[in-house]
Amino acid sequence: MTTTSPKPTDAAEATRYRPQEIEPKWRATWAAEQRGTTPDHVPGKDNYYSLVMLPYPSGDLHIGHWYNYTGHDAFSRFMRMRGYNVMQPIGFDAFGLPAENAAIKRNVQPRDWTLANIANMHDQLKLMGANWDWSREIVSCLPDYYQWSQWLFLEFYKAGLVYRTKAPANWCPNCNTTLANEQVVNGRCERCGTEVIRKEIDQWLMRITNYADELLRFDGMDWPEKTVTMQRNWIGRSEGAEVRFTAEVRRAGKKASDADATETVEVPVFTTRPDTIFGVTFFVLAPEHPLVERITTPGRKKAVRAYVEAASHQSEIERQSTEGTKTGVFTGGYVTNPVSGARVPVWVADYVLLSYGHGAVMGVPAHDTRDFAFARTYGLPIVQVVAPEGEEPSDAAQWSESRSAMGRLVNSGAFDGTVAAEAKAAIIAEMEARGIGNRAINYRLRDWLISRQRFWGSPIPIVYCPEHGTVPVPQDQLPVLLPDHVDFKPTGESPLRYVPEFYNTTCPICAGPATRETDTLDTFICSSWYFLRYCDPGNREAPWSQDKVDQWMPVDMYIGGPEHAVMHLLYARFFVKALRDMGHLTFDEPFKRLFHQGMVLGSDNQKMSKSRGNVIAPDAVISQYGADAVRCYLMFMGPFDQGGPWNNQGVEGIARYLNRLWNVAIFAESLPATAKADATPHDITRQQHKVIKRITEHYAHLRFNTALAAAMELTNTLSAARESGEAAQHPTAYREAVAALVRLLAPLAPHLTAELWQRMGHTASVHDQDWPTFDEALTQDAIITVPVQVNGKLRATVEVAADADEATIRAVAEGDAKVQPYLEDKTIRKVIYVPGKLINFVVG
RNA sequence: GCCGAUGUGGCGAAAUGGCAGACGCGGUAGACUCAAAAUCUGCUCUCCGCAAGGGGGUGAGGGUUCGAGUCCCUCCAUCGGCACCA
Repeated sequence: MTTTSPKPTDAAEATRYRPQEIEPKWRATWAAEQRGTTPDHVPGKDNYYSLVMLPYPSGDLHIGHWYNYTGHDAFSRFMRMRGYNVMQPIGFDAFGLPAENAAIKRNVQPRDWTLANIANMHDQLKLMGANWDWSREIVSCLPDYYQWSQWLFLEFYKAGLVYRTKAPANWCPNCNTTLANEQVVNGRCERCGTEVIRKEIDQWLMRITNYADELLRFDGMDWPEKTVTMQRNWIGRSEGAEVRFTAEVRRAGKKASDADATETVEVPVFTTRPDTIFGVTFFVLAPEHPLVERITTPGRKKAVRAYVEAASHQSEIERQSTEGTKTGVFTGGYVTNPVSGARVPVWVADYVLLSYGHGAVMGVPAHDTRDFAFARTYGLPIVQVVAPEGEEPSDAAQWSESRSAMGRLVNSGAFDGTVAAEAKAAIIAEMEARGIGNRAINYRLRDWLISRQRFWGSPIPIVYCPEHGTVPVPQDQLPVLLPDHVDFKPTGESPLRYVPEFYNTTCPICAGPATRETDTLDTFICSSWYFLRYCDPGNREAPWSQDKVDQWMPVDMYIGGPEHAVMHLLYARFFVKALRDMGHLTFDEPFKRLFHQGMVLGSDNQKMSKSRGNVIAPDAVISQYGADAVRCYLMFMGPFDQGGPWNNQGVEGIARYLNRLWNVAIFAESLPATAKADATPHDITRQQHKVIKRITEHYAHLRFNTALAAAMELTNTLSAARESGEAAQHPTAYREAVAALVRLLAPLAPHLTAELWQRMGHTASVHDQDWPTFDEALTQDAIITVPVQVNGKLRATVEVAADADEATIRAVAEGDAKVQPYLEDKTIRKVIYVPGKLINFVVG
């Protein structure tokens, strides 16, 4: 049966909360007054730089963006109301592979695809009601931005922090491009998941390793401990020694039959355990080690070449799958241990990586688990050289596993009996004296590969001249523009190679014919300095002016996902340190405080993905419940750094809450406006001050879930006061509590609170109000409830005046009828009294 | 294998070493209504009990303490990250 519902004619209906009407109205108002625009300086206010990781313009704003940006917006608005001049910029990290994939797939230009996505995301971002400063927007794929990425590349080049070299690179056969080591995830391409293979290729790198030691310091930085640990592990500093073994190898280009066919070369190796040098029973080279070919004896050549060949075809994933079993092959060659003089066989094994240390390992099977497994597999000798204090050396050949415990040296010639820790220093000293080795520090961190054989990135401003070689483009000739229309063929070479008007150019030095570099820059370059450009986005003379950067940097709060804990956050730190040393910046670290938001999961508690069908599209939920409800629900879900599963009923609950809040606030309009204030503070007022205190602390720590819970408590108190008639008797207390509540929720529900504040008769926006303050005295109740324990077990609660002293409370507690039975016939041995908390009788 | 995090009602979760489960969802009973929606009110960890009241309870087991979800040790489970780093 269908009936026509009556038109809303009564007063209640006319004042209903209708987010669909008020939200667009306020967004239009804010856009018209350019509310988010932040001046560089406001007299009497400190600047506060509140940064959020800029999005990649994939085309759709997903619920994860909403989560991230709502927390950032709420925190920024909170800081603004606390009196800071808050900069809250937004932009787009717009270069990258997806645009190129789209171009190949749909025959569109990456530029058109990207700009269309940005336009779409502008609309979606504006739906959030966030207080972005659109006047500072940056789009990294536009020439007025990437011109300065190129300029910075040249600064790094001049400073000797950029170099080009041919070396093995990670190569993704699907994307036809190289990847930084940091971009390889479990041996697979981070973007497409294809297994990565190794390939020799010319490429540009940045010397981030020059800053390894300084990047290990985090003095005075308010960062999650977990992220600091991850960066430390990523840099992976280890102290030890470089030991130069010697080998007789065939001279390059000579045949074995030649008279002067051989020469002695040094083979350096890094070890963290120089104290075990006398326990070396074999030596291992990485399959890619340059000496492998020359050290291999003619009889072993076939076997070694086959092994090296197989290893080069193996991806890291395949190397991993042989977990536990070590493979390798004997080269027939030997090296001499420079300390002990022992001659040991040289093997090639893929458990040794060329990229770490010197690509070689001195095999000490007795005291290293991997060396032990290798020695067992191939029947190599195992010699104990360290014995724990007070323990006799034993036959290592009989051991079932290696022993890494420290102790005193044995079987180590002149060093026998030396404590291992001292032996390390003593052996290093002897090696340095004899010129056969030295103390050394090794890092896991490698230089940053910044070349991409792609179109959709900033061109690298380098020209190759037959006469003058590699020539940087003069900085006043920037930008090197990306051509507008190109063909996309995944050939393995950048499409720029096939655009003659780009590729063919003239040498900046001699004006003769030359060619351009066709590789483009890693997009992590763009995101390593965008926070500097926000400070001075319109500057046409320089990437930024010193003056403007000094007004804002370093960033006070940086919010973004934990997936960027290492790469982006390490690169940005490196950029700032290098630019400081070049004289472009005056500070050491870009981000003072860092916060990682959690992840929104599907209602099935799983990561959202199209294949699971558990993806929540924000737009539909927003049109149903409004942006404020979605914002509040996301922040109420759980701790901001934890995320949690999406639940449709949860949004409904929050929508109901906002409606209740609305009704509680609107009710104030019906109260007499001229009422006198209460002579003594009403309970509503005490609750108000308590909640202001709590919410203020919660916001400061980005604990939005508990902030909202506290706001709900105050709302419930007001609602009860309305129902009971208390509100009518104390209209001033009620009205003031409502006014506080509306301001407290302004960061989380900006539209709703703006509307309510205006209805309360204010002409200035709620978002321009000062943050509510509290009176500490009013956060205390006049009567407090004190739990009474006997032997730690709760037996009663008693009500006493808040200022009652211990003796009074003890007397009341002891006299309580519920407590009495537990104290009868017992001796009170001890009384624990925690003021304001509890009283505990210890009886026996 | 190594490193890190997390385990609390039917669910999301609260809790500076001090009344475990705030706040919300769901459930349930009721008010209003011809009825429904919306709104409002009560109850909702569990067991025993008509009740008053009492017992148990924060992954498992130990420990420190007057007192432990919280601190320490061992173990189990789940989720992340890294992975032959010499």
